[in-house]
Amino acid sequence: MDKVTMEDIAERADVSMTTVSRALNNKPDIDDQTKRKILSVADELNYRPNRFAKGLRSSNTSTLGVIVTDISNPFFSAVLKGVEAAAGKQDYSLIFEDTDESYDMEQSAIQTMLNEQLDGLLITPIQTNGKTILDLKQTNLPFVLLGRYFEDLETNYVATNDVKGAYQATEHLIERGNEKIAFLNGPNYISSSKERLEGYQKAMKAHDLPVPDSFIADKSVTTMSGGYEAAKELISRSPRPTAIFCFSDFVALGAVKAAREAGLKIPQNLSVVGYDDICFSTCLEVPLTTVRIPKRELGAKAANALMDIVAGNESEDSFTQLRLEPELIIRESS
Amino acid sequence: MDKVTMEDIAERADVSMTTVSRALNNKPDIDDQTKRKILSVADELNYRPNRFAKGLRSSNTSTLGVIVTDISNPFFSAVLKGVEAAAGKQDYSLIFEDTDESYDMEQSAIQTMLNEQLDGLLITPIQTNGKTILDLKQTNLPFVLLGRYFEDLETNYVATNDVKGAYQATEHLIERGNEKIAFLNGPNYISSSKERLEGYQKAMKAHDLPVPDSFIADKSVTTMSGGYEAAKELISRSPRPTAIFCFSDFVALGAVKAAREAGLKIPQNLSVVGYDDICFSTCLEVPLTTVRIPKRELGAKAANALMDIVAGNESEDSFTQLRLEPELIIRESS
DNA sequence: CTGTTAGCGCGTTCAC
DNA sequence: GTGAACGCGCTAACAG
Repeated sequence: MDKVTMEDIAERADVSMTTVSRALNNKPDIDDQTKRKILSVADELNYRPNRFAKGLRSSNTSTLGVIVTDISNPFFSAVLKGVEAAAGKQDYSLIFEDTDESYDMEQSAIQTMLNEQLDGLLITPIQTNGKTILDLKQTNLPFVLLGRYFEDLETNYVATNDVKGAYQATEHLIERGNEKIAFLNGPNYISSSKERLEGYQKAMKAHDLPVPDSFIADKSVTTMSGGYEAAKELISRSPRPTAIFCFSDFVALGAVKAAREAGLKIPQNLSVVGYDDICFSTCLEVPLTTVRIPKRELGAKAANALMDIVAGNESEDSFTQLRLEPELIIRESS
Repeated sequence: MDKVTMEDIAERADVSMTTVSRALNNKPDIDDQTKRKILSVADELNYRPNRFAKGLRSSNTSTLGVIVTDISNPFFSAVLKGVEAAAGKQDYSLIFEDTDESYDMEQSAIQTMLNEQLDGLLITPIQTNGKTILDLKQTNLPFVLLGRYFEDLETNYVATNDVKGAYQATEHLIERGNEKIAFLNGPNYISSSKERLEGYQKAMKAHDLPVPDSFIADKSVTTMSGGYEAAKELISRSPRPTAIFCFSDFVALGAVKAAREAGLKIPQNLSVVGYDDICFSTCLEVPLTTVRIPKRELGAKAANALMDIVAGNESEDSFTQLRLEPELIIRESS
């Protein structure tokens, strides 16, 4: 039952292995009838190509690597889901690794991935200076940055237009009458943080609103508990902001908790807006206004871009740099 | 730089490839000095073993498959994180697939995994009768069930003691003075549903409390919106329960929403208890009392069990069947 | 302790 | 249009 090789089907179909190979891989130079026969025999025998033999011979392994900073972050798990679906459609397998937003983990994850004879790599980089990514560029392993990019590094990436998203969110807050709008930012080494900050500042400026330093919390937080701590402090500042725009929904959940503990009603006393639109944002007692990122699509597009590159559909010299459009989702927290 | 093979290092160290292989794989029968020399040369040349060649030759691929029903469910992403950490420690790679709780997807995912020449498979099965798992048993691929198991199927699994967890949760509710406690159950094809129901019933019986049919909602829900609908109905029943014990936190989130809409204060008018302890449960306006499952540990233990089996540390005839202990986490919703 | 030999399953020349 | 032979990088017998 097991271990049906090309030889078995060659024997059964009374042809050579070469011919079988041609039939199986849709190569030219083969009679249509023999091809059909081979295919049917292969099916009958329930033949499965041995990826290892194939990979060894042809250095084309139909396997993609995915490095993500934190799979327990619902943003990334949604992205991964998109990656998985897109890769599966083209019969690519996924090798997965988690770096916990740690530099050392990223370094070693990349090393591991380099060992894997992958066709390509999808990676959400952690890192200030992009050194690991720079190293990666030295390699000939095709890779696409996932949701983050480096301004000073020419690479493929699929990300979102976060300046725009943040601008819209901030402007929405302003239109609702807020003037003292704080921004609870993520780590500055993430491109999204910079962009969201920029969008926030632009919107404030466009509406002639001042942005004192005290409005910007630069705590490099990415987690709920981090958001909680940071928001607690923001709230205690004077003048107290009437709204907090958060780097992410995950972080915003922490902010909501902080507001509740401080006895602030949302949105009456404090508006809160997030980013990403993770599924839990609708579950809050006050459903969260947020900027939706098409997460599955982000993952799928990145995977497709990578597979295109691997397949040689992209020119060697140009880079695939996609920006997905965000969408403001107004709920009840603002 | 690239493509350093064992031959290169054999040449450089002036030994045979076999010796290199022995050194690299910690095999016996090798001089300590030559071994050290080889290792240093390998390091110097930045040698990376070709997994495909190795896998082809030795049918030992250092790769594990993971099939999960829904990676965007925070319960599973936490589990996956544990799997990843444990596998990484032993230099195993992970191939990942998502089935979306669909039978067809599971079937095809297993087929794909069978193609992959994996060493073993971790799987969260979806399915009433365990047919796909039965098929899997026919294969000689070692596998461990992840968080779910089948009563009538002898397999390896790592799960939790849910009878106990549910018992504790229910008893806690009783001790808080509740008598009319409803149980909002999950799909009956999941082992956890059966166990949690059993624990609930046992606790009720132990305290001489009746369990009319109207207290049990058997809607096969796994989602928040499902929990919402089911809870809405439960609440409207008469006599109205004073407490709802939910199959999972995810479902409980929906129940909380339903309570809010019905104008019921938690816990004054209605107590709600969940299961799993996903990280969002602390973010509710009323932090959720729940039964914690050690999710990372669950993943890690399952991965370790599988790797032990693969390594031949386990007897062929016996099954690894682990049950982790749950922990009641009392917050403010009860 | 070490080296020689022989494949693992497949794709790819090159002949026919 | 088809097949024979070779080798991808590595490990597993066997000899020495």
